[in-house]
Amino acid sequence: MSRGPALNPEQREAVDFREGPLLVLAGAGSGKTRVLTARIARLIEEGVPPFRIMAVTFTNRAAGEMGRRIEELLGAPPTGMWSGTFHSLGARLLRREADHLDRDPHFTIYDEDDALRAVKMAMEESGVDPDRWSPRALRSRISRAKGQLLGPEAVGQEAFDLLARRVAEVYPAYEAILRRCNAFDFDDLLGRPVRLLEEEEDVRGLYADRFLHVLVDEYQDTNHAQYRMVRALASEHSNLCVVGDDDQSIYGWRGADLRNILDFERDFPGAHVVRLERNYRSTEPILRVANAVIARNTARKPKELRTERGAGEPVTAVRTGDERAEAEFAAGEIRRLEDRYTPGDVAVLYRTNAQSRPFEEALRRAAIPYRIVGGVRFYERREIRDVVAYLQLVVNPADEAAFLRAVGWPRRGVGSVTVERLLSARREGETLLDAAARASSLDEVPTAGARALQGFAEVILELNVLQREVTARQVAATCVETFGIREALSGEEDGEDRLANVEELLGAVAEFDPTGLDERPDEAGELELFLERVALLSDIDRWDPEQGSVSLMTLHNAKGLEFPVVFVAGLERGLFPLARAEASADEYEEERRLFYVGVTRARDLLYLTHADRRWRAGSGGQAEPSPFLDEVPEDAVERRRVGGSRRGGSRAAGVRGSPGWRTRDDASAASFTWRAGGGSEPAAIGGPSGGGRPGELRYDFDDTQETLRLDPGERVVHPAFGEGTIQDRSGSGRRTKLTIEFDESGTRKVMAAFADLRPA
DNA sequence: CATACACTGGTTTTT
DNA sequence: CCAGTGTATG
Repeated sequence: MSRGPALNPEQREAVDFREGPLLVLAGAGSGKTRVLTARIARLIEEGVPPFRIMAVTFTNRAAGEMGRRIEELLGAPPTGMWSGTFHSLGARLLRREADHLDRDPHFTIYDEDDALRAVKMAMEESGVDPDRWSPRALRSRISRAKGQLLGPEAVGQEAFDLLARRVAEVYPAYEAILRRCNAFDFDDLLGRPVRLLEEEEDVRGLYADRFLHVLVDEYQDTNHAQYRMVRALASEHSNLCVVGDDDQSIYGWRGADLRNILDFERDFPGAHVVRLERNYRSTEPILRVANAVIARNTARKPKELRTERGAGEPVTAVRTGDERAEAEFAAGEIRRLEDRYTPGDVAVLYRTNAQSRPFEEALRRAAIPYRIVGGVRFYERREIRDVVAYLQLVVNPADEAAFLRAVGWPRRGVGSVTVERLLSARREGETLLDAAARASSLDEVPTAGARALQGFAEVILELNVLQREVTARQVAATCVETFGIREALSGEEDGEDRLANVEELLGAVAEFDPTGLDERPDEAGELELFLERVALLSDIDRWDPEQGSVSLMTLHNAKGLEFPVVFVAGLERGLFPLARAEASADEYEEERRLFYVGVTRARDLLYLTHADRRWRAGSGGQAEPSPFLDEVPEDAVERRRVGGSRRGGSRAAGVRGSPGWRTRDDASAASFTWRAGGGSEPAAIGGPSGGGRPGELRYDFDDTQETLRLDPGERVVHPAFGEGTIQDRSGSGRRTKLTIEFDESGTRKVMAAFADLRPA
């Protein structure tokens, strides 16, 4: 094993340590992935069979990469090693041990959408009013409880507040629904394995005995269930190696418990600790920023990253006029850097997915290729979810979420009333699908609907049988054909795109190769494994770094990645850190860690950008710089004011009477004490029509529009559709709609408040 | 009984 | 901004 640069002494120590628990505190960019892969490769070299190793990573992508690197080191892939996320490994264990469970091995994995649907059903069944109690709040509480391994009984005993009492009512009903649907939610993929491992001695024996070595990456982001899973798996051999960095814990909101890493030495007595603080990734100014910022957190183990790369260009902090100018700046900068970096070297990181839009537009205008990670995920698109529902139903006829989705689309004359009747007519213990199959004999169900239901159910049940003999591709193609999905789509808006997505899905099914996903040579259906993969696939798993495109993603998705050039955008109070985090010290520190994660993604160049004004959720507003920007050491950063009167000149010129964000690119750039410029006066209150609820201050249109009367006949420029003439106007205030005849793209209706029109 | 449109409300991050 | 729900219409 001699490939790659030599390991430094600490890394070597982490690789070579044997016998007992090992905690590797690995700072950002300190080579922890190298350590993990080298350690596994070494174990295999020493004679540990790969199937006796479990490696848990934060994403399936990371697992795949790890496997490839190990193969490079050893010349052979670590066949048989269990590697993947906690969730996928949990699912694997559950399928193997299905006979210990109240599910059959063809269970469906419910995503958040399905789970929420189940919660709504549970609320109905337990008589909790969805108008009074938010299903999402209940879902979130249930998920939280499951993450702590608290069952319905335990929650019932601690139901102190009103919401908790509703949780105690809904939770058991929710569990019953999952059981009768033969489904597990994400939390079950952790909690149920734990239960098996802790309560069934033969299961524990099997796995704890088998895994001589258990390795866990990103340990700082594990929750209680994951901790218990690890503990159970390592209970026999105690060769548990966890790698993590308390400064990069960013999933507290999802139940991650920092105590797991902070208390490791107490939980696993005799643990050896190795600290990796040499950073091989970033230049010195970037690390200075990172160190200074994270040092403000109180809940952490003190440490400091030291660069092994030396000096570099200062970090650039940029203030722009609005989010559009922010994006224009980034696009311009990427262009300017073209001789040194390719678009594939660049990442734009933001706090919320909604921030991607201006960057997409600016990059498109600048003809720079980009890829978005996340946002509306492929498998969450409506048409994809619908087709997948058919497949789920074919594999698992008990799946009610899938049934309800599939039966409603394409339209077949079965509406909410028919479904409602079916729901109430079905017999105890009978699946919805079976009830549908005999719908004609049910008096309650309307005749037309009954016939449709029956036809639908019969085909599904037929496919359920057929499925065992044909390929997944054939099943999927048959569904699309038989249920008229193409026809339905061709009549829809965006039908072309949606159809293309469905074709892509069919392609993915066809290409799907389940090899190595499971060891069961038996009836582990190909389709079933495909669906499992779909359910557990994360955004970042689908990201292809070799694309030569700028990567746009949330800071959360960027964890574990690195880029030569990084933009951290939207550094404004209320956005990053998010407003709600300001009230709680814990959440505030988590936001700061998230910022730290963003900063430490950068190898060479780092830009920190923010805007003076930002359009948020339909209403605009002044934005203040993020307090995090004040924590950046002056001698590592160069502060710039961009946009001002330069680009978007027409915009700035169109501004009328709004001292708040008059361009002032002079002295203020240096000091960074810009508050809201001229003061607190909002751009325009009330608006031309005085629209808005009474007693409520309301910002109106974008400034430029104040110079437009928006009367029919007026010539305007739309950012996407180009020049056009206003034909008609309806509504008032923020709800003003315009009919515009565009010179090139025909007549369209647009919302004036969102169209960002400019005078022609 | 299904469908089309208006309205309301909520909105962070994700396996 | 969007989705999910409620109401008017066919």
